[in-house]
Amino acid sequence: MLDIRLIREQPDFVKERLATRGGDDAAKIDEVLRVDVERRRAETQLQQFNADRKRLSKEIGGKRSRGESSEELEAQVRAIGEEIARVTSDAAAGEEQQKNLLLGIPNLPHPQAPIGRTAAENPVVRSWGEQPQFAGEVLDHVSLGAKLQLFDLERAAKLSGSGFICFTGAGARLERALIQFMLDLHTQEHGYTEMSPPFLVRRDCMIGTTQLPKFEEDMYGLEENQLFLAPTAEVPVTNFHREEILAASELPKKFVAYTPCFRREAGSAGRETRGIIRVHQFDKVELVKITTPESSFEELEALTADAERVLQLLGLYYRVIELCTGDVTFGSAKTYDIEAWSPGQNAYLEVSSCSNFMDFQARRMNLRCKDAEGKNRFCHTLNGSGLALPRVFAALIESGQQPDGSVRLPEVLHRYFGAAEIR
RNA sequence: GGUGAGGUGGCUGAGUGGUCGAAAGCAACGCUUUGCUAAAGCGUCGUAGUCCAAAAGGCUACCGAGGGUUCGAAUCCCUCCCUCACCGCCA
Repeated sequence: MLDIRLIREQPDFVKERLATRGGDDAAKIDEVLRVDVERRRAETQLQQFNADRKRLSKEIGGKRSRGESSEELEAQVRAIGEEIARVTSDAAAGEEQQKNLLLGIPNLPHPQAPIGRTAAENPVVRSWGEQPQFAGEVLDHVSLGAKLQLFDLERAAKLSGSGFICFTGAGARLERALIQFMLDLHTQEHGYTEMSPPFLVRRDCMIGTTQLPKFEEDMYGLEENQLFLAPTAEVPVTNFHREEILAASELPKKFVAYTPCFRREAGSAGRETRGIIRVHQFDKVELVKITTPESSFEELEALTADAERVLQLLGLYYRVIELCTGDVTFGSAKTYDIEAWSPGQNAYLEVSSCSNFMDFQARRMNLRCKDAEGKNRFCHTLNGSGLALPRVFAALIESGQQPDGSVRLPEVLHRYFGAAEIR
């Protein structure tokens, strides 16, 4: 959520920044400004009426205690009460309207963000490793998975429909090994605190981290009790401190959490849906940081490096791209995507998206920090996958495939998996 | 799921219709005293919105949330949420 004060004071600047996203947000800014004027007018009126009522009511109290008549005053206050009822609903409606508008306006992209309209314009920041070369035929993860019986998509469909995975045997064990490896790496070497949060979250949390109200069609919800299946651990973990005031001295907070992630993927049927790379439920290890406003951008670099380290230790070839203004997600000011190379698809797979939301989420969840002078400010929040499992799984088995059909595993996984290869 | 007790400022805790945004204590911060520490004394010490060109200052709202009664609600009534205790059920 953008600061209404910023919009009020520098509307042209805000429109300019939003225009780089390519959407039509200028009209929303004008609308929110119009509502803001009305809202404040109603609020000022309401305050005046309230002040009058308060003053007169006290006079009534005084008169009564002295045994004097107060009927005239009471009639006056009753009349004010009617005005108050009227203006209150105006003010409440204005506030509601303003809030709804603000919730629908995306974050301002970082001033240095690359300008562009589509993913094609995202610059590559760096790449790591060597693209693996194979002498013979290269199998993709679907063929490899079938051969080695690592997962079963047909039978998973019997359970839950298309878009679900059932890992089996060595596949299930590899999935577990990867989770364990990532959690240990981030907690033991990168200083993150492990969390194991609820997978069902309240509506307010989904609003806090910007999944709602805009993307409701992509979420699984449980109508009866108004809970949602978290589409990422970002939701429960970032909201952990919602509505709190943290001491700046205890920041940054660094959390890592493994959770399954639930996504309806409405509208993406047929797109990159082969195998296990786009599914309705997948495992992910997520990194979350809560920082002071000053340090968030350097923390973003560190967080991205922490995520990259997973791929480096797994020995997977990857590249990092920065999202251009037209591709950066709704709440983010700056995002790096990490893409692992998939030999089977001859393409890069997005395995992590590391974003700095600045105060955009914090404002929605009223998450603040108190600095040394005792001043309260909104925190900055960041997150990034560290990493998304199925795609890493796919890249890993495709990259490690050997001519005899077996899969060689990187050394870091040996003790977690219990063997050096899958055959 | 049932019954009972509760939810007040960073914490403890008073306050059952009228200058209560809220006593008191603790914690915190500042100053004074002091050779240092300790102790003592004094002072400051919630959040947000709004008015004003801005500062100073004013005003309003907030005592779990939302409604209601009343001239006036932290206080009375209703609904909901949460916490605790006991009972039932259960991985």
